[in-house]
Amino acid sequence: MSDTDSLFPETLPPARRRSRRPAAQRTTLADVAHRAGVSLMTASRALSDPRQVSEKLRVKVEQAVAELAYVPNRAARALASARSHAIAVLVPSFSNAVFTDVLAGIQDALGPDGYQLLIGNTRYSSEEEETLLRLHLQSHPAGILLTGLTQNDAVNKMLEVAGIPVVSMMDLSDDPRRASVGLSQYDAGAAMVRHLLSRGYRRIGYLAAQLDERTIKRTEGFRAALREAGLYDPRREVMVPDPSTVALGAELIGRLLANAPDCDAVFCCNDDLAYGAIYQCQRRGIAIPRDLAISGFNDLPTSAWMNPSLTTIATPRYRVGYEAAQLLKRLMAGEEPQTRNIDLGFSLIVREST
Amino acid sequence: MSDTDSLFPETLPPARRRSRRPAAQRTTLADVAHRAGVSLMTASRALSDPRQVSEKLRVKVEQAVAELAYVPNRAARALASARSHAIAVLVPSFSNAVFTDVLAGIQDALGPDGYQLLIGNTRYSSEEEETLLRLHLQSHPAGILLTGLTQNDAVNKMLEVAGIPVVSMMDLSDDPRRASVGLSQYDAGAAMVRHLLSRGYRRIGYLAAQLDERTIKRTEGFRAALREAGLYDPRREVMVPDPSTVALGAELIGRLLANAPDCDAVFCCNDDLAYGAIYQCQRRGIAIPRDLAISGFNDLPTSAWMNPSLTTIATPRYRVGYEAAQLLKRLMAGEEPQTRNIDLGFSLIVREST
DNA sequence: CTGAAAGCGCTTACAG
DNA sequence: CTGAAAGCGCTTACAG
Repeated sequence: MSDTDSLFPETLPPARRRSRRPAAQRTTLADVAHRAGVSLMTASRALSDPRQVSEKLRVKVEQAVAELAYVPNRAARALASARSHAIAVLVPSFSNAVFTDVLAGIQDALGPDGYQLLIGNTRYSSEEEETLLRLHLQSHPAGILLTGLTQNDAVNKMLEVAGIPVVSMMDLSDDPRRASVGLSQYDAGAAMVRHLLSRGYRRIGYLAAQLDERTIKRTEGFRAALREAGLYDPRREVMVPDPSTVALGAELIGRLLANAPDCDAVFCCNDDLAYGAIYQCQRRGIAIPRDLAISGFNDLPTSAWMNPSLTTIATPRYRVGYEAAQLLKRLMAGEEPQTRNIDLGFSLIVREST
Repeated sequence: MSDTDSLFPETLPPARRRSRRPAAQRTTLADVAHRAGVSLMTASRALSDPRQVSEKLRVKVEQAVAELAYVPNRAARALASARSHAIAVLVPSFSNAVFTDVLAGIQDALGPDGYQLLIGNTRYSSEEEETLLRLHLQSHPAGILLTGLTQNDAVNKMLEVAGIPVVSMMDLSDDPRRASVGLSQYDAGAAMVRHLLSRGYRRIGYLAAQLDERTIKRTEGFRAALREAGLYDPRREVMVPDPSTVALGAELIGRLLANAPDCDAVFCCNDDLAYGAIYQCQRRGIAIPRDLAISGFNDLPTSAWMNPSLTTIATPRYRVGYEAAQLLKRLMAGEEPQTRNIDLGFSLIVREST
């Protein structure tokens, strides 16, 4: 991005110009004030802090607002007050249920306060993350909620220059400058391996997709726990950068079993992959868990209901969103919380598939 | 909402006041112009329409932008130009894969043009829809993408007053004033019934949740097709307003079979419900489709892979989002498309479950 | 291709 | 509790 052409594109279709519709002006606060018979100032205060205005005038203003169907101009407000009610939220996916739960938590924590959420889907691309952040930074948000700890240099630079509170979600930062709310992906990966080992499985395979930062950490946890048991074998890993889907899980289990037919268990880096793996095994007459144990990660709603039900790691993603938003609120208010990195943990859910 | 207190809440924590940080001013276009040794005007044009500026000056401005890490102030731009690059998008759910696909289509259609998407999740609540629209209208978006045709009176009023192009998604409008891109939910519901009838099923049950406008239309299609065949029996319907989940599907199939144990097929108003119904039947030893046929609606990714695979109606939701965005672009450009209501159809996908 | 002036619709201090 | 003035950071015509 060295070319300013694309930095702040203004390639919109020619809009209606002001001069072409001199009559159809929007109704402004001045119109409201005029109609209510009060000054602009009083009208402004009646809306932004009603307690500063006498009951009588407030009612007049409210009536005028209703009669004129007045809509405040957020741009003018933001410009004059030098602050905004916007919060930028960047997640890597909308189709991954993990992040829709995170968003729900954020919405519940922030919605009641009247914040405008600027939600962006980065599609697991640091370039799209950069583009979206650049775009939303133009709205001068009061705070930023990011997914993961590692951003590209341009993003880190923008964040630093902006000087706006930031909280990272779904992972735990060890950098005191970056606040975070999440869980140890590494520990969670290792925990699943220990469960499989405790069940007696010894030839444990691994299926992973997307290979984002958090998946890599789970992978490291998987490897460390197996190495610790002296059972790590790279032939049992199938890892591809493609987006996780049920279909991909079906394909990857096929590849794994072709490479290492003697696997007695498979840890899938997320539930979608595990669903595909299980369905594919069923098609091939491989009984789960008798012939092969399969486990997932995240505990999506289907996991408890499918047959066999899926052993998995439950991640507190709704709470991650909720608590990250709460932490961000504190930071935006200028507080300095003792804990800027909140570990919400995870839980192993043992079901029929292992 | 008769109280202005809550109309435009300003309940934010006390922000840093301008006077408290006189030095740490944001860098403005004037700073950029100064550094580049050009006038404010030239700097402005270099960013918004580089062709209007000589190569030499443009490069200077670009350098200054980079050196100062300048971020344009969207509020100032919006205020001065009386238009915004924002588009408000309201969907009823993030957890329903249908709408994340719709959002992906919108993102692909609009992203390249540099629009800022103001995405809101109404949670199937017309009150939340109203609140979100009121909020986003303050940003004076250039266009609005809505889910469904029916909004509450306040929303319709706001839409009318705003005079901004609007496109409804996922359904088809018969009101020429409301543009729409979607499919006939009624026809799709009826199509599934005809399929089941053609397979020889005669005692067809129905499971529905959420009961939003589109579900109701599918229900009407279901009923009409059965009445036409002389086979409609209200005892075979189980409908609840709760959100659709796999767990709910498992519960509702239990209720249906308790009420009407002789059903030979069940049409679920969406795939999630169907998954739950199938898993529950498997637990009870009910063979599908031998003992009971089950079908869904939407064709989510799992439907093709589960065992048995699910007969369902595929809806073109990605394309709905994409085409709705395209139509909106035309409307925003002031064009008057011949077709303001685009039927993208649906397709019956017959699989193992029926 | 470049520039000086006016103004977008609000809020912020500062007075009263 | 209420008000007149200034200004937020840009873009829009209008000139040259």
